[in-house]
Amino acid sequence: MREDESNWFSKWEEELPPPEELMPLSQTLITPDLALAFDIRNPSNNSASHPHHQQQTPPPPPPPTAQPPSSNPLAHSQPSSAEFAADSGELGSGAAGDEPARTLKRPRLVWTPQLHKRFVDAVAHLGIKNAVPKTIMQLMSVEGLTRENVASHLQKYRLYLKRMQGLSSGGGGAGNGGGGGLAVSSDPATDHLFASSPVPPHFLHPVRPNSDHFLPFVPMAALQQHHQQQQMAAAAAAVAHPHMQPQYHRQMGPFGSPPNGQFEHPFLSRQTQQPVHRMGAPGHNQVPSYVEDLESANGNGARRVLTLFPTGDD
DNA sequence: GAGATAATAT
DNA sequence: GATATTATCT
Repeated sequence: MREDESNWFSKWEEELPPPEELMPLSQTLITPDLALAFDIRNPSNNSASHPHHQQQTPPPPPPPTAQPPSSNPLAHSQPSSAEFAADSGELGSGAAGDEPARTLKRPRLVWTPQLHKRFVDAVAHLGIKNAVPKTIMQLMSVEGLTRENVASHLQKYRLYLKRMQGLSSGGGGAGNGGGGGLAVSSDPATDHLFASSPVPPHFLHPVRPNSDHFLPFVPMAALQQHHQQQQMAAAAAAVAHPHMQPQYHRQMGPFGSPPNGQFEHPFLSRQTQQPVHRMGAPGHNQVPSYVEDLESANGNGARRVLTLFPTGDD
């Protein structure tokens, strides 16, 4: 019985993505403040083109405390880059100028296989029992990730699990047979994302009321220190998702910042606790490999989407 | 279909 | 009141 768990646990450890793969997420979400600081906003469509209910809060006075005027590393690179030039010129209209960056809606979070994996890992460690949005979120330690993000994803994920349960129990044969692990189950066409990460066994069958021995609190950061060779995970993901290329190096964010432009978001630092930022190597520029992909151009409803990973589509 | 958001329940 | 879960919308 317990062997099952130690089994998948080992696997779990092995599959832990290296820091490199995890980093991107931390910078992924740009807070309104940050966006404002950089003068970033929607390229093509602005509030103007949306007669909808875009939740435009007009009068939110920007807090005077928003600006850490100290030596902000990123302050040096103002939106003067060529790329930005066009940018700023374009969105000159609209209300971006004084629009409440405070109330800007975050772009949709894109659950990449890596991110989802982290999610599954967290859930696995917490156990279905304790796997609630908040806890999961904390365990994931992904800055910018909100409880709602997790909740929403969790909802879908549970649905997915349910589906699988039904399939394995009702189908009888069920190739995958609760063994879980390998994603040889339902067609990836239906649940691409979910299929990308193995589902711990006990996820499917009813958690037996054993003496709950859930791990107190294992900051993944701690575990990560030991492993850093599971690139395979990424590879596997890539296989499942040929669309995206696992090139985690690509340091040119939306800010067109130079390689040495370290990003430090005082704004983002707000999560519960950040024991020790992985990526130890002090003095090493932690240029995150992320890319912000603004999806727009559709006169209809251009919605901004943040891609956590380089799409390599240039 | 994915993710966010509103509504409702605990 | 905060968080979780469910339902609905985009």
